[in-house]
Amino acid sequence: MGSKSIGKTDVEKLYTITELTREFGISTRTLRFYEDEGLVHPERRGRTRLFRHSDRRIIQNILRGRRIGFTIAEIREIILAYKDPPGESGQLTLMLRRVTEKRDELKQKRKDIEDTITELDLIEEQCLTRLAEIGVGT
Amino acid sequence: MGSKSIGKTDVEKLYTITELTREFGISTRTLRFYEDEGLVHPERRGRTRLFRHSDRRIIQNILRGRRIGFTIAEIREIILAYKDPPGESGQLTLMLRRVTEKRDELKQKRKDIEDTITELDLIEEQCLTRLAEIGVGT
DNA sequence: CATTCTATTGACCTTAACGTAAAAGTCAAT
DNA sequence: ATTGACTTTTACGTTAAGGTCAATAGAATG
Repeated sequence: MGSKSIGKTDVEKLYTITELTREFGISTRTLRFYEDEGLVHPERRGRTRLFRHSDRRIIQNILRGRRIGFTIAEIREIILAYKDPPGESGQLTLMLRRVTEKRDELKQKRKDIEDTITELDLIEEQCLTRLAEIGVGT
Repeated sequence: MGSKSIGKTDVEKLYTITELTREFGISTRTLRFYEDEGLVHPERRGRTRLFRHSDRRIIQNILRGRRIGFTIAEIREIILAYKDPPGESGQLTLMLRRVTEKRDELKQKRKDIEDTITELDLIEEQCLTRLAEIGVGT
């Protein structure tokens, strides 16, 4: 009801494709690809695409998923699950299993990352030690 | 000097390729690929490959790197950095920069993972709520 | 020795996620 | 009306990390 309500009468800011490519450091090809994949749904003014805030948020989600190694299919699955969780009981329990699966996978990944960070720390230490030796020797 | 010393006289256990594929759930093609890439260096008895403990450990490292989305090139880089850190000062500071880069990348990834886990928790909650509603309704 | 596994090499094949190039349309500014 | 920046569609190209298949070679076991 206030000035922050999002109704049909609001003038929502629309983004052009290059605005978004610049903001996120991706190519136009990538955004068109995501549209082909049904992940974003920009309006059209003539033929040109105009992206909404919701698309922008979805893109952020896609990029996050991409960073942690999810495929487009997996990312789509999560986005859909978030948007409209299934109504039928069987589908719901199935989704619960999938969620548990994914979460376990992510926890393993987190552990792998932490172990690798530790290893990098070790490498760093070795480098610093060597550098100190060399520094002393010269 | 004790029975745990690893000297030339030790009888080290050697692994055949299928032993390793079974242990790690990967294919022989994958192991040969890793050899072509210079990551493992099995001995040969005739033409058959025989892997040592060190190779086995390297394979574990490769798989860990793979899980967190590293490319073979990146994995190789880390393995080499661990095996023989460079001796020259310039190379050392360069490597220190690369280490910092990688670590930052991993920290971002860890954050992404944690955010995604939170999102999965939310989806799970929604599913459980819906299930409870349905359960009540029937 | 014959059979039966298992391994090896070499070659081409596959998939995801875009890259890249071509040809053409849009629109504001000069 | 031309330039220049941006956009579109179409379509073939690329890369990493193996998959798959065929032909061959050892190794082991009855």
